[in-house]
Amino acid sequence: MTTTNGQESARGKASRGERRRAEILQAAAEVFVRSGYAGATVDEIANVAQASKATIYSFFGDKAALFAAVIVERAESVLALDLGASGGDVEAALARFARRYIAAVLSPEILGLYRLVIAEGPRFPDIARAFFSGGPERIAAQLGAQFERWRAAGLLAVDDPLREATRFLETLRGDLHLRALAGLLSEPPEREVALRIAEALSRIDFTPPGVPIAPKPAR
Amino acid sequence: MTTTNGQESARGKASRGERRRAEILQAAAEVFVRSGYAGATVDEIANVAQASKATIYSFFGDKAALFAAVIVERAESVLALDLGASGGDVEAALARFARRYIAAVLSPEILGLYRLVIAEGPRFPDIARAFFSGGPERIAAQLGAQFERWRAAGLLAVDDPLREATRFLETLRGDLHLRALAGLLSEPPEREVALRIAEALSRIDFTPPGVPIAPKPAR
DNA sequence: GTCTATACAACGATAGAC
DNA sequence: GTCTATCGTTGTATAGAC
Repeated sequence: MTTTNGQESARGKASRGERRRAEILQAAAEVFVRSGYAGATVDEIANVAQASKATIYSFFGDKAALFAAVIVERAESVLALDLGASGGDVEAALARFARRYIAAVLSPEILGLYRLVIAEGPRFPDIARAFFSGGPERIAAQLGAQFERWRAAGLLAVDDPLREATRFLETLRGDLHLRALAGLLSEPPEREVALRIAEALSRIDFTPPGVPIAPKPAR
Repeated sequence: MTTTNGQESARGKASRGERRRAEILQAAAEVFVRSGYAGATVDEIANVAQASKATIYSFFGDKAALFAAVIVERAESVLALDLGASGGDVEAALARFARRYIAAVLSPEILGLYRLVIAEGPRFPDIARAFFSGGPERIAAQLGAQFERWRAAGLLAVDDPLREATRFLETLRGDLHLRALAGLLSEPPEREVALRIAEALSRIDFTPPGVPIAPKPAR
């Protein structure tokens, strides 16, 4: 419990209100992830944010709106995985992306978000939809677009890029994701992660350059 | 399997206490699924069960123990899918099982259980473990045992039966399960369900009868 | 704008009558 | 065993001082 408010008077750029709002949002995310929506209290969020309840309510109106802000803003920022360099070896690039994806999806922060969305989805349908379209579905769309570029370059044989991207990601998650969500995994099991990456890659048809489509087994 | 306790009264029927307990458990399941653990109130459970709070507390001690009883007893009873007739056409039997499995896993009752376990898993690790070993893992084990029997009969070519059973089930669930958990699916989309069953079956190696193991193209 | 203090309802859990 | 009535606590949300 250190009084850290000291010398932040310098910047007027991101207005004080903006920074306060961000701090509250960060504290709320922490507490919601730890205690769930109903289990979290605005008192605790206020303590963590070193703010008062009145300030929080003046920013967000009520607890539900604060929750919505946490989920929506997190979905957009945290799941931003770029696909890395697209040139060169397609399989290697895809393997690197796969590893980053699994690490992200099994990280405590993202697992916490998923838990909140799953737990409260039926009671906050708009929030669940916003989370999925801003997070997981956006990633699938990005990967699908990359698949399409690779296909156009003759590096990949895919039929429906978005569909195959979705299948690729779900093969990576598989059973691991569910067990991690339930808290049964202390940390990502390296051996199984490697196995899943290999399996997901094995289902991708890497057409060799120069042999665009026809699967003709020479020799 | 029913829960007829061994050396009970000659009157034969489940004692009044047993019935009351079951009623309370049923009501608690309903309310927990609807409102989550922290959001559910013992008052509401008492109303639904048409009992008083004092009765509930005399049976279960406190709210957490009631929650544990709900999850554990449900995991064992609800996910009891028998594998059906094992004789005859293996692929057809597996397809029938697959359809029942998807219907069960996407049913509102089981989705509600999963939501509770995922939401509260980090705070109730013992309950999460009990749910998984009594539910999903038991199903995988049963299917794995069936795979092994089929393999021994020369009807199936599997390497690691439990592993392949687990993969089979996770291919069936895939992306659908996650979206259903978040409440984004009103009802199981028949077209996609059929597609998933076909895909899961296509990854199974049905060795034709009379050609047990060796992949040798005679003739 | 941000705080302290508080209003008011609802929570989990229990005591005591029957 | 099961009920009614109630305890003390804690929840969300707000009013008023600075």
